[in-house]
Amino acid sequence: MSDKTPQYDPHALEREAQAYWNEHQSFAARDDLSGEKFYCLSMFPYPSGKCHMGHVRNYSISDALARYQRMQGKNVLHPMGWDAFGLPAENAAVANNTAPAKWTYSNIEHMRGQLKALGFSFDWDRELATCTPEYYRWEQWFFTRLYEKGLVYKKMATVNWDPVDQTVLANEQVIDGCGWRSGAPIERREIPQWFLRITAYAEELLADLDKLDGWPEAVRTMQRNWIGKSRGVELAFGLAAPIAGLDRIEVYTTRPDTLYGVTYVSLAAEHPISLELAQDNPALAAFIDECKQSSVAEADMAQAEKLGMDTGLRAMHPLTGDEVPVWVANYVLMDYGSGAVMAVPAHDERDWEFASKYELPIRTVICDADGEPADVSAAAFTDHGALTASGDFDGKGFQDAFDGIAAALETKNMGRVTTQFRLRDWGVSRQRYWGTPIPMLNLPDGGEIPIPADRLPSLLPEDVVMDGVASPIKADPEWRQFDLDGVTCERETDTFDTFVQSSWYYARFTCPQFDEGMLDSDAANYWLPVDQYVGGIEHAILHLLYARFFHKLMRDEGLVNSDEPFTRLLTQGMVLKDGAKMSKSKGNTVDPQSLIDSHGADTVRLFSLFAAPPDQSLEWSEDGVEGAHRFLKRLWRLVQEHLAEGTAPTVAMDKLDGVAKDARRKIHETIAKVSDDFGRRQTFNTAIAAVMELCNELGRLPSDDDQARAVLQEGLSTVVRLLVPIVPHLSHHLWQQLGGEGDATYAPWPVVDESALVRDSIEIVVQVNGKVRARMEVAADASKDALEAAALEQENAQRFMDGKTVRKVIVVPGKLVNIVVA
RNA sequence: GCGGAAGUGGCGGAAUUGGUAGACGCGCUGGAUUUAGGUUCCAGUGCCUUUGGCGUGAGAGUUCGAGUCUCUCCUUCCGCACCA
Repeated sequence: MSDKTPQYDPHALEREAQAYWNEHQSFAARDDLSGEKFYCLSMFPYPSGKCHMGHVRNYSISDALARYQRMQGKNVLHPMGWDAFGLPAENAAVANNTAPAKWTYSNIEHMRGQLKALGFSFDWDRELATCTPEYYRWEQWFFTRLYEKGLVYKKMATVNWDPVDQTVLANEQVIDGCGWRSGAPIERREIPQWFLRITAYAEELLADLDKLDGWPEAVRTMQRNWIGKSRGVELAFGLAAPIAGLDRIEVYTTRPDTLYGVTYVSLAAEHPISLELAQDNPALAAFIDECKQSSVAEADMAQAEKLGMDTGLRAMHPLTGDEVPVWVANYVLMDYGSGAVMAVPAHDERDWEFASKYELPIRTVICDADGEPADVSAAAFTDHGALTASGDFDGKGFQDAFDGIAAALETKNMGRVTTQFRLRDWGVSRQRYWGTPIPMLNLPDGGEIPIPADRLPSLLPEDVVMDGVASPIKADPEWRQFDLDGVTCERETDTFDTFVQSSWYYARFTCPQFDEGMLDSDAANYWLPVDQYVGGIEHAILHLLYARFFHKLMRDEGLVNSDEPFTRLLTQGMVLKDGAKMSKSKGNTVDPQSLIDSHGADTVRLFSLFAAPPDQSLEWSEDGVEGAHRFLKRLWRLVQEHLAEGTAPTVAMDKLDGVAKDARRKIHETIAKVSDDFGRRQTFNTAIAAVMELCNELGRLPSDDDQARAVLQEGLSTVVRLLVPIVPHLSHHLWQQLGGEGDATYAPWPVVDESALVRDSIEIVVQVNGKVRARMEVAADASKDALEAAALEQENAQRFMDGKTVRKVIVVPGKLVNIVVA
């Protein structure tokens, strides 16, 4: 190649392609709502300042899928927006002496530029930011609808209170139990907060997981465990006299079969009876206080020592009538079940540990596998088994005992079979400024009322000064005041959890400018559900569960007609460097911008998709980036050299033979492979490897042979189209150079020519006792008998058969012959 | 503790339905081109005691044949974490 041949210049070529796409509106989804659609969504970013490698990986994946589907002729929606509310904006505003809105919008500006520089095919006309009133007004409206339906309620809940700054802190502002600014030890405080009744949908959220066969099993399992459905029995221990207005202690158990093994009852520290008893029991009051202090970090709680105190109170066993002591114990949770448990030390590990420590009786009521009463001297026996020492229920197995005891309790009006969920209602109140104002009003008489629809949005002022302590809207008496038909009300000054915004943005993308309602149902029902959702595994539980919940809420409001929001989900793996997750705190980040500057966007995209399958972690490698860049240079040169030879003839099928025919077969094998990898398997790494293989073979074709040049033309045109989803800029450029028509974005996806795949002869492996001993070239249509005969004649095979008897010959047509000798 | 995913060359990874282990790329070795090379090209590259043997975390099993299926164990990562 002469020195005058221009070099691959990614920057010029990428600018040129991006200008073309911009001018031709190449990525706009069609508004006509007809034809086959494909809604491809990547999780929208928090505008933190600049794009990181996780973003690049996320959007390289969704862009590859979106671009592939466009080339299949589908109407593709691939939108992008900003999850723009949140605490970092407040912190940054304080640090930089600016306002959260200003900081956020400036970050959006910068990051939008970066995403465009990476050539992602987003439909920028549909861009939205959740911090704009055009977006959050509908969230406020929807919340007031849910309030009317009873799906929203207010109750006391615990927050982190900084006693020095006199403010509520978010969890991430509490460092080692102390406030991030003041350094003061954080207290727990109860304040009224708003909740969404997600538990009303627990059953459906659980059941519909079975329908989501396009989701990774790991995510479905995590959600199942999070929802945590269990079947058990609610039953009561009687009290001689009412305490705290209760004449019995309600407990929940999944093991009613062990009811006869109960030797005490445990109450949570916050249980009303515990609190009542503490009034005239200072020791108990002190113990309860201690429990409240210690239970801060949930992770340590499982390891924490079990502590308890006898209240002196006695309760009556619902079946035997025996008296059992009532204890307060630190391991009983107030917000699961009824905040009280029946303790069966013989058959529950926690109760065993507790009873052993406090020398409470341990009564065995379950038999081991040998039918003998289980030995519980060293540990609890928690397996199911036949009952013993259980009155009329002796000898019954788990299920019979469960049903029988539940029925006996029901007859006495002392219990019933119920279902419990681990899932709690979703607390959406945040005591922060930079969020959607909760659209509620506090009335002078103490009641509350939603802001009327025609007075929405409840606008968040953007021109504020942050002092780092009080929320500007909490500190602004004018803002708080709201005139409702002459009645002066007080606005709610809390804002929504940012998960509320991200729970429905996918739906709003179908009609981002619609100003007559939350959703334009025609658009929403055409585009939804999202065909492909791509994002981080860190959102496996909360975000994806909340979005599923919102979808069902919107369905029940008549806004959408589907049950689930995301048909197929791809959870991308983490980006690692030196074996650790890339993060600012570890100081091992790589700035995508510097890579775009040095190698171009296509190289960054290619490496991100080539180095690992999308759902696995990706180990960053500088050498790997060089390798990706090298491939693009080789491809570029291969095309330039081909073009320098002048116009290529068309392939004459009947004259095709030898290397040219082999190369053409390789072209069409690659089309089949890459199509399957993109559409079904979503393994871009293997698709890219296949294209590289093809390029290697095309590069070996002789340049002085007409048929070879014809096949090379076909091959390069194919390679360029197969790579549009991966490296769109280079593909755009080469597509035009090779004489392709129109925008490569919509170039038709290559079609497999089945006739090109036909082989005259194939290589068959000959094994002796499972070990490869020879290879033979045979006619592709050779019969089983012919294969066997040919295999037995192989010289090297015979060497290993020498002196032995052939017991069996296995023939797998197209693959191998295995001769079994002994 | 419970649940999930994974363990393959020096490295990232491939092997899709039980059928040739190590595709593709990186790195490395040798050679060529170049005034020069952090360029490009060519050849080689699992390991060993090389007519062959061994090899997919360890050990067993099923099979003509196992990276793939079954069982036991080990390790790593992720999620949940006293949920009665």
